[in-house]
Amino acid sequence: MDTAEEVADARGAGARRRRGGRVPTASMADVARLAGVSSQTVSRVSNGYAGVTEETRHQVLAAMKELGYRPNSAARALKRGEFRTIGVITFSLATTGNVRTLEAIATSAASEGYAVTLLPVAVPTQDEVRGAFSRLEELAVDAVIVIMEVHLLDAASLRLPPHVQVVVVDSDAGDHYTVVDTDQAGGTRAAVRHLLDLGHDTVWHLGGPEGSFAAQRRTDAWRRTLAEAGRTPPPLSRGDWSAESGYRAGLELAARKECTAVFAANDQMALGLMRALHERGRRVPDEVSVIGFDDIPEAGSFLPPLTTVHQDFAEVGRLCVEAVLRKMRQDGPERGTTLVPTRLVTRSSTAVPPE
Amino acid sequence: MDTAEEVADARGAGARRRRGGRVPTASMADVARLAGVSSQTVSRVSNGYAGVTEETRHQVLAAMKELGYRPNSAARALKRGEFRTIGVITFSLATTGNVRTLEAIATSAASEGYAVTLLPVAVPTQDEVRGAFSRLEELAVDAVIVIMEVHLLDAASLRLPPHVQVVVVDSDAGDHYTVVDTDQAGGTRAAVRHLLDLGHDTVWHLGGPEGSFAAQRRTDAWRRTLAEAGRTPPPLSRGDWSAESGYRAGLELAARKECTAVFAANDQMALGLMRALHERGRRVPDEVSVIGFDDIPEAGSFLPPLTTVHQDFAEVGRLCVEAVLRKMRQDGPERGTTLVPTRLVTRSSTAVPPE
DNA sequence: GGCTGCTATGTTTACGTAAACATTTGATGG
DNA sequence: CCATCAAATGTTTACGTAAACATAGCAGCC
Repeated sequence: MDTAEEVADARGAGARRRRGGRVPTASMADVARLAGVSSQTVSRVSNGYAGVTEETRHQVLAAMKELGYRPNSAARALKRGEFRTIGVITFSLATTGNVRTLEAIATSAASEGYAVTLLPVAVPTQDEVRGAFSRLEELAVDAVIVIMEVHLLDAASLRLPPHVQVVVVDSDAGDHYTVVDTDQAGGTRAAVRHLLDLGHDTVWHLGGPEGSFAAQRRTDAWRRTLAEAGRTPPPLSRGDWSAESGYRAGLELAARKECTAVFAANDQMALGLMRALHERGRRVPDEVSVIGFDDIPEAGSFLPPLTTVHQDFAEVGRLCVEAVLRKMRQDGPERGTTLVPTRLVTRSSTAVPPE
Repeated sequence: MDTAEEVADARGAGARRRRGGRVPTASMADVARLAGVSSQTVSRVSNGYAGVTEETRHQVLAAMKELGYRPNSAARALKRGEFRTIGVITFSLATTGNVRTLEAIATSAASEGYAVTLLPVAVPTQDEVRGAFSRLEELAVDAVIVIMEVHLLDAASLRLPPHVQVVVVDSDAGDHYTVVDTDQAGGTRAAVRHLLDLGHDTVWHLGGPEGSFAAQRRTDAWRRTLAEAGRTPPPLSRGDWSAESGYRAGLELAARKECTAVFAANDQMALGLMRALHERGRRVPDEVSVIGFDDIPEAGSFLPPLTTVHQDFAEVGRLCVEAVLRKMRQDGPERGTTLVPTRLVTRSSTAVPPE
C-alpha cells in the first residue's frame, strides 16, 4: 500500500466521521427493517401522518427506540427545501438591547420549532456586514433578522438568496423592509414631557453616537417635543452609549449652572453622567434631574435609582419572529414598520427644579 | 377538480416553497450545463480542489456568478456527514458572563468556518434542559457547548447523539467532561488578599445563589483564603446575582459596624450593596471597602468606581471553540479543566480601613 | 358476485452534493 | 510512432428523507 492510498483512506474516513470506529446513526431504512415495514411507513410515523394502524405505529416506535433513531435533519432539509432555522445578524452583543432582543427571538423561534443561528459582525463597516451576509448565503437559514442600522445593510442585501426573508430591527427603512422597533419617539416624548411637567424650563440631551438611527430618532424626538412645548433646545452633547462617554459629557454639563434636567439616550450614559455630576458636587435630583432610556436591570440600583424609559425587548423579539414567519409562509414582500410601545418608569433621579 | 385535490395541491406547493412562483436556486447541475462541464467539475471548483485548468475554473466561476449559485448546505451536510455548526446551550442571556462568552464563541467559531446555533433554556430545571437537549438531537450540530451548571446536564446528556462532542463552561465536572472556565479561585484569592493587604482584619462576603457552581467556588475560595491568612470568616450573605438582591443584603451589612470590607460575588450585587451602604450613610471606600467580580463595562462608572476581578470571557469562548473542534477532529473523549486567569482591576471602591 | 371506493402499506423517484471510479487527452521517452 | 503515464474531466453512485404514485385488501352496495 503506497502513501497516496493511505492519504486517500484517511481523508475518506475523516469525511465520513467514522475515524474513531463510531457507529453511524440509524436511518429510516434500519428502523423499517427492524419493524418489518417499508421506510415510507417509518417516515409517516416520524411525521405524525394519519393513515397508520395503531399496531404498526407501535412497532415502528419500538424499533426507533431500540435503534436510537433520530431523523437526519440534513436529509430532511434537503428534501423539504427548508431548514427551520432563522439567522440573526447583529453587532457586538455588548448592548443590552441587542442581547435582550436576541434572547426573545431565540425563545420565540424555539416555541415555533425554529432554531436560531447567530452571525456576529465584529466591526460595523459595510465590508464586515457584507462578509456576514456572504457567510449567510451558504448557511442553512430560511430567514434573517437583522439587528442593526439598515444603511449598512443596503449594499449587502442584494447578495442574499432570493427566497430568504428579512426583518430588520432598529431602522426606519419601513418602506423597503419589514421593520420592528421600539417606539423611540414615543418613549422620548414621555421622558421629555415628564421633565417639563415637573417644571423644568428646558431639557438638555446627551445623545448617542452619530451613526445610530436609534440615537438619531431619540435626538429628533427630543427636539420636536421641546419645540412643541415652545422651548429652545440647549446645545446637544454626544456619547457613544458607554458609561465612560456619559461621564465625559457629564463633566461639561456639570459646569453649566442653567442645566437642571438631562435626558440621556441610554441608561449607561445616564450612569456616567450621574457620576460626573456627583463628582462636581451637583446633587441628583435636587439640583439636576436625570432620565435614561432602556431600563436595564441595574437602573433601579443606581445612585440615585434612575428614572428611565422602559423598552419591551421581549416583545420586539417576539414580533420579529412572528413577522418573519408570516413573510415566509405568505411568501409576500410585506413592508412597513411595527412600533413597540414604551413605558416611563419613575424612580428617584427626577424631581422638580431647584429654587 | 374536487376539494381533496385542491388541498393536496396546496400542500405540495407549500412544501416545495414555490408558492409565490419563486425561482428555485441554481444547483450544480445548472452551473455545469451553462459552463459546459460536468457537475463534478463544478464541485471541484466549489471546494477548491486542484486538478482543474485555470480556464475551466474561470468558466465555472463565471457561470456560478451568472446564475447566482450558492452551494446547498443541506445537501452538502448530508453528503459530508457534518454540518459545520456548533450548538450553544445556555440559560438566560441576562448575565454578562454568558453573553460575553457566547459572543466570543460565535466569533471564534465563525473564524473557523463554523456557525453557532443558539438554544436558550428558559428555566434552569432538569426538565427544561432535557427539552433543550431533545430539540438538539434533531438539530444540525456537530458539537455542543454548554454554558451552565453541569449537574443539570447529567441526566440529560445521555440522550445526546453519540457523535456530538460536548464542552462545558462554568462547572467543576472536569473528570467527566471537557471544561473551560474562569479561574474563580484565583480571582477570589486576589480580591480577598487585596483587602487583607490593605489592612482589613477580615473580609465579608456577599455570595451568589446556592445552585451556582461559580458562586460556590467563589465562596469556597473566600473561606480558604481567609483561613490561610488565619482570619475567621464572618457570616455569609447571599444574593441572586441581581443588583436588587445586593441592595437587600447591603442593608443588613450596613448595620454591622465591624464590617469594613466586602467581597461581592459579582459587580451587579456590588452595585446594589454600595447603594445600600450609601443610603445608610456608610461611605465607600472610607468606611467600607467593596470589591466585585466580572469587571462589567459599567463598573468603572459606579459611585465610586468599583475595584473588581476582571474576567476574560473572550478567552473562555475562544478556548471552548478550540477544545470542541479539537475533540471533533481527534474524536477522542478528552477530559479535564482549562482555567482562564483573571486580573484584579483596582479602582476607588477599596482603601485602607478606618481609624 | 362483481364493482366501487376507501384505507393501509409498499415502490419509485428526486432533492443537491461529492466520493469513487472511469475515461479522455496530451506529453514524454524509447 | 506507439506505449506509458499523468493530468483533466466525465459518469455513477450513495447520503437519508418524503412526495408521488402504485397496489393490496376489505367493506358496502346494487
